Amino acid sequence: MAAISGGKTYHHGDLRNALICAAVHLAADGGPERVVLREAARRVGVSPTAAYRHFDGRGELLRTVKVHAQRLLADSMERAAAREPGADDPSLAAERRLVALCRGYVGFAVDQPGLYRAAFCVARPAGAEEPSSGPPQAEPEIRAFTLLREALEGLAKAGGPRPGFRPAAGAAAWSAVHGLSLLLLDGPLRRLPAQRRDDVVESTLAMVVSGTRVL
Amino acid sequence: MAAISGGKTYHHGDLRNALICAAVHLAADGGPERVVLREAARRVGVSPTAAYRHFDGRGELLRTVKVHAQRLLADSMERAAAREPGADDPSLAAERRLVALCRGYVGFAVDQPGLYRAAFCVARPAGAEEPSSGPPQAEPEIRAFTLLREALEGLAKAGGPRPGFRPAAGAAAWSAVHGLSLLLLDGPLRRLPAQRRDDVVESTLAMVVSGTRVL
DNA sequence: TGTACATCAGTGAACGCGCGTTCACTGATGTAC
DNA sequence: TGTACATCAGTGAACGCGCGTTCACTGATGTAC
Repeated sequence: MAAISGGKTYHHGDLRNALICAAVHLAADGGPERVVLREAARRVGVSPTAAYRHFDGRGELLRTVKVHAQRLLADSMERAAAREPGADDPSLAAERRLVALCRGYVGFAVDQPGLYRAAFCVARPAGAEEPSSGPPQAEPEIRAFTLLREALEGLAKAGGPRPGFRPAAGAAAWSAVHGLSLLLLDGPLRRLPAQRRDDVVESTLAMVVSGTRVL
Repeated sequence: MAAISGGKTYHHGDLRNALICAAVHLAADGGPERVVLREAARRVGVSPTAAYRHFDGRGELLRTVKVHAQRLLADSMERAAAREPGADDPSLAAERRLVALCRGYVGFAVDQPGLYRAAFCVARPAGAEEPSSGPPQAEPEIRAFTLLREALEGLAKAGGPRPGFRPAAGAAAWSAVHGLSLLLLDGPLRRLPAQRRDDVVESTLAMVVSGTRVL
């Protein structure tokens, strides 16, 4: 059995996770570009070289952080949806769920800008301009998007006379919350006072909901 | 009079613009982080030090590129709108203009991903976590946004029974096109085949237009 | 019209930085016998 | 139960890189007289 952490052992016992944890913290305050292998090792109190026992290099560490951040984003959405009271009308309930998920999405982005950016960073393989190497390999499923899409499907089902669900509708809703998040976070709406920020969020959510009626 | 370029002079004659031009090209293929002062100087054929005669440093060069990129984005939108045929119904004309502007927006982002990212990069002043230094200083006006907002105002005016224009509506529309652009460009929709990409664009534009009816 | 000179716009070498990564190594661990 | 040994998981020094920036400098320019 590997030594369980606690005492100061030569063999750390859980170095991989410790490095991930440190790297996630780095991303949290500074975004993906702050994820620096040497710094993560420093924080764990280990030589930079040690990291190479557990990761292929900086790239793999960053990809791991990215996956982690995506998970946290989806968790935030689900928590927001769980707080939302149901409704008798299934259509209303579905709509409320969609809005709650979106709120959870934007809320995470605003509360954890660094992690949000990490969740969507593109881990460019060091200068590779990727000349379409190999098949276009499907993007690994992102749970945040799945949640939005399922909520829209639920809404379409509950909506009676509405036209059937179209897959691209999910991407449209996603675009809205993603763009909103980035404008608020990093972009030109960064310095908006709280009141106006809420207005913008409300308007965007209203737009998304209205979109479900035509998509 | 300063020497006009042409001959290989010791004094370049227009170094500032030459550096900007080189930096814009760098941004175009590689985004804002590729804007490297030394590389821009190298491309112009001048020593890195020379750049300091014309810029405060890398930060100022990057900010200049950013402004330039924003201008190109707005130009793309205006060109797209100019191509759009008018309509007798002012409401329909306004709606068409809005959609055309959005198409120009997304089109620029997809055609010029590096410049698009540069247009929205946040030129962090080297590790400064900006502890709210000084007044919250208004963001300089971004013409792309102004165009969207004016189009929405025009739509509200032409719309007869619609409620008055709300400023946040502009930000909502902006969010949609911005998010769409980034998902297509850099994000998880990066590898979408052309047909599905068009679907997503259409859905998003439909959502934006439907949003104008409730905002 | 000619010349001295202040100013402007470059040069080239160097600094320090922090990064990712590799190398040869060694101390700790746990297992086969 | 004890011991030899293979393997595992670290260390520390070093490499090369490219960056932004500073320094003391010099060649070119244009203007006052």
